[in-house]
Amino acid sequence: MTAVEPRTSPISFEVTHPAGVGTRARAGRLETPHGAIETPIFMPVGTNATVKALDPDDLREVGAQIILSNTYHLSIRPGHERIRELGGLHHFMGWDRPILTDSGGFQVVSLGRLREISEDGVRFRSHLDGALIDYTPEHAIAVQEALGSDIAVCLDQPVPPGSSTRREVADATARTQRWAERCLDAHARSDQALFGIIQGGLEPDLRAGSTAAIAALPFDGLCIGGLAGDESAAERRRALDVVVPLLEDDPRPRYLMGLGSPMDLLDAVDAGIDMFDSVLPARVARNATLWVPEGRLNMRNARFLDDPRPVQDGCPCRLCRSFSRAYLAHLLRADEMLGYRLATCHNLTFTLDFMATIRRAIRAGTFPQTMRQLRASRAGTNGADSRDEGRVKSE
RNA sequence: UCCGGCGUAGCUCAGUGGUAGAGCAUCGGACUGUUAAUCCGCUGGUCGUAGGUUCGAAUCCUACCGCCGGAG
Repeated sequence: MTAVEPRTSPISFEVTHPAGVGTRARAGRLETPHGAIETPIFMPVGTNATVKALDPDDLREVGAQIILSNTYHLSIRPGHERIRELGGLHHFMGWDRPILTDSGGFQVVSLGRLREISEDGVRFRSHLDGALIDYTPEHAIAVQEALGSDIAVCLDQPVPPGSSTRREVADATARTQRWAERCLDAHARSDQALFGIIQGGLEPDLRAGSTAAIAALPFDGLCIGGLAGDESAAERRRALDVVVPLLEDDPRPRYLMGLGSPMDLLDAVDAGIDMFDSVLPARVARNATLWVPEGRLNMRNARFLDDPRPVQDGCPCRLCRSFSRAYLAHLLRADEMLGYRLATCHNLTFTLDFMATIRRAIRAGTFPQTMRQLRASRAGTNGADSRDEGRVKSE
């Protein structure tokens, strides 16, 4: 597929290390109005203009280069006009690095009971006060322009994972394409990039068609949506192996929406994805699951109450530098705020370090070997060996 | 000493004749473009003790033990 003639873009993406033999993994650099980021990249999620439990200093310390925030949620609270008047989202939340805003498309799925979809847009019933909210593609763009994120995203209609029929997938995918054109027409802010979203579910032909249709439009980047749901890793990989080859000559970044577990990230990088976001590491941390190279630790387990070791030996994060597993286990049981913060710091540090390791391997041309090693490590999984993490130091 | 109340899961308590429940705690699990410091599940009790009435008692009766309150 040939590249589209892009409009003047506020961002620039350069693939510094193209896909090599035996993998589609590539490394690059994305320049945005608030600085550059290195790909493949993981974006922590800060729905309400905050990555829960962390402040911007923590975010910098864990190595966040760019974060994601949410258009729908900010539009109803505190209100996008208010944020605009207060100087924009970066200033409002004290984060001067890049921000990508999700359009609210995901809320079409996550707030499934509170909305109705029509050709015009989505009518939400506010989960806060029940008010009716007419959420159109144009509105999603207007909100994002008010927020002033570096990268805006089109309103789309994700396909509910699992239970949808082929017909429903086809309809949602077609509508997402029509909405993509409306978003493009509505978007005016020249210092903000706009990404389009590819849908198509797990149907190869619908994925391919959506890829062609969205890639034909002058977006600054391409999102792949409707994955990171209930599908298996193999199903997801098959979908990516339909999409990415069609974008082989496309100069734009590829962003797989919603993916966050270490093994999932690894496989998707291998499939040729540049950008990711997910609440997973942060949410799981607040719920007491800590990711380590050998698997995961459920800090609610009684065995940690007397464990004087750090969560992860050698980890540079705020938690592992200063505190024991026993202390974290205590904090989380006591519902202490510090526990949530420290646990979140660790999992985000882990995830962002994991991505940094991947980037280094790609640049060094050793990604396939590194991938095998990382996959064998079972990082972040509930593998059979995760209970033996105390002995793994020797490897 | 008398009168009254109460003794049911680790804790706080429902359950007043038909073979025991809840919340929390414990123990374990899940979480992927956040309505999530959330959710799910498993353990766990000879219903203070001993008798009695009854086809059947946590539940009714008697005695005793313990705790609380009141009166002397």
